[in-house]
Amino acid sequence: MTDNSLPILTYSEENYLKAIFHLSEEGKKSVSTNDISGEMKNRPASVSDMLRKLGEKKVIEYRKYYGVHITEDGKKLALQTIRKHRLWEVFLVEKLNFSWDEVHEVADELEHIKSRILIQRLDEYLGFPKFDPHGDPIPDEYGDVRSRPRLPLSEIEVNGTGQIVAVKDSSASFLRYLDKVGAYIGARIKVLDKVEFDGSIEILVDNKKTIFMSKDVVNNILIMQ
Amino acid sequence: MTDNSLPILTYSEENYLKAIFHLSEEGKKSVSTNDISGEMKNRPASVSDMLRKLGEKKVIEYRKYYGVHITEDGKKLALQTIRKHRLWEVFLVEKLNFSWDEVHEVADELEHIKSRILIQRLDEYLGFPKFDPHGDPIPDEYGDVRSRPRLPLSEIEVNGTGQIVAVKDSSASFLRYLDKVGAYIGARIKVLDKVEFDGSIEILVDNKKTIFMSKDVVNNILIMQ
DNA sequence: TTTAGATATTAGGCATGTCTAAAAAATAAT
DNA sequence: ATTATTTTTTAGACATGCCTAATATCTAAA
Ligand SMILES: [Mn+2]
Ligand SMILES: [Mn+2]
Ligand SMILES: [Mn+2]
Ligand SMILES: [Mn+2]
Repeated sequence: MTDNSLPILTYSEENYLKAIFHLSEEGKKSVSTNDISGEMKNRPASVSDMLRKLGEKKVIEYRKYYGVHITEDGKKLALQTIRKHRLWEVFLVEKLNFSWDEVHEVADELEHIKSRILIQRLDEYLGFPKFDPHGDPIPDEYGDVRSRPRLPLSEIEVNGTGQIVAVKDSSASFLRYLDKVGAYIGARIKVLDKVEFDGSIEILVDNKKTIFMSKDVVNNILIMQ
Repeated sequence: MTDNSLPILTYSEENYLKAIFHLSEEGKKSVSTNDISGEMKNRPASVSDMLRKLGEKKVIEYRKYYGVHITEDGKKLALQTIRKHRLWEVFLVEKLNFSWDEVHEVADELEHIKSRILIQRLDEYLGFPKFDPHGDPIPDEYGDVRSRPRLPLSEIEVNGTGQIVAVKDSSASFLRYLDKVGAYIGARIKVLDKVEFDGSIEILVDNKKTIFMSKDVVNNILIMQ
C-alpha cells in the first residue's frame, strides 16, 4: 500500500495538519482548538471550520468539543510536508548560503510545491541529508524518521558532556543569539555549573569557550550524549 | 524610484498578468478577454472579473469591451514573475537534471515564491544566467531584458545558416521531438532545401546530420544568424 | 442601416478560508 | 449541585476565484 489513496490537501490544510502533527508530538493527549489557533496565529472559529474539513478527509479524528487526534493517513501527509520543508531548508543553507535563522519563512512556502520528482531530485542533489539545519530529522519518502535520542540541555547534570544536535525553538532571534555565543549544531559541550535559583547554567563549548546561558536558552537546546 | 510602490498580487493575479504580458508581446494591439481566457484555460466570465481587479490595481488599463493594455507597473511585475520562472527552470535543468520538457509545470509553481533574497541568491548560485533552457532571455532584477535578435527558422533562405537560440513552443511533446532529432539550443544549422508546397524544410545540423522538418516544427524554432 | 453572430460583461451561485458576535458545551469553582 | 468561567462551535459576513446562464455590447454581413 503506497500513498495512492491519500487525499489531496490545499496549502492551508497542509499547514493546519503540520501544526496538529507538531502539537501531537509534544503532549500525548488530544490537540485542542485553542492550541491550533495559537500555533496558526488565527481565531478558534477558523480552526473549528477547518477541523470539520480535515475530519471529512480522514486525516484527523474529530469529536466536537474534545479536540483532535491525527490519523495514520494524516501523519503520512504531515511527514511529507515536513520532509519537503526540511529538505528546502538544507538547500537554502548549503547551496544558497542562507543562515539558519533566515530559512524558515521561505521553506514554509516552498514546502507546498507539489512535484514528487522535484523532491526526489532535490534530496539526491543534497546528498540525502538526514537532518535539517536546526538538527531536526528529515523523514524519508515513506515518512520514516530516524530520530536520534536527545534531551534538553537543562537535564544534563553538572560535569555531564554531550553534543548539541538540535534546537527546539527555530525563531530568528534565538538562532542569532546562538550564532553570537558560538553554540552551533555539532558543538561538544560540558556543563560546568547549574544555578538552581534561576535555572541558568555555565557550559564549556568545544573545550575552549565558557558560556553562561539563561533557563530560556537552556530549555531550547537539545543534546545527544 | 524603485518598485516600492508596486501593488502586491495574488498567485492568480500574477498568472493572469504574465499571460497578458506574453499576449501583448505577440500582437501589438490590445489583448482580448477571449485571448486571455484561451491562455488561462478558463472561462471569459472569470477573465472579466479578474480584469476589473487588475485594472483597480493599475497593472492594466481596462476599457470594458475593448480589451486591455498592460501598464508600466504591470510590465515590471510580469517581468519579475518571468524572471523567477526562468531562473527556476535553469535551476531544475542545470542542478537537478530535469530535461527541458519537464520544467514548465514545476516552474509555474515556483515562480510565485515571494522572497526577494531567495531569487538574488539563486541567480548568483546559477552564475547569473542570461537565458533559460528554452533560449528565452532572463530579465534582470529591474526588468531589463537583453534579448538577442532572432527569427523563425521558416524565414531562413536556402543555404542560409544560423544557430538555434530558442523555441517558441515549450510543450513537452515538441521538446521531446527536438531531443529525438538532435535539435538543441546552440546547434548550428544550415538550410539545405525548402518545400514550398507544405512548408517543410531540410536542414543540416552541426555539419553532420540532415533533418527533415514539417512546417509546424519550423515555425517554432528560433534562429540567430 | 438594420440585423445576425461573435464577443464580453453581469447576475447569481459555489468552494475555500478568514473574521466577529452569539450561542452551546465542557470544565472549574463555589 | 449549582453557578461561573473557559473553551468551542455556529451563524452570518466578507474576500478571492471560479463557474453557468442571461444580458449587453460590438462588429460584420446583408
Ligand atoms: Mn507552509
Ligand atoms: Mn528546521
Ligand atoms: Mn504560475
Ligand atoms: Mn522557459
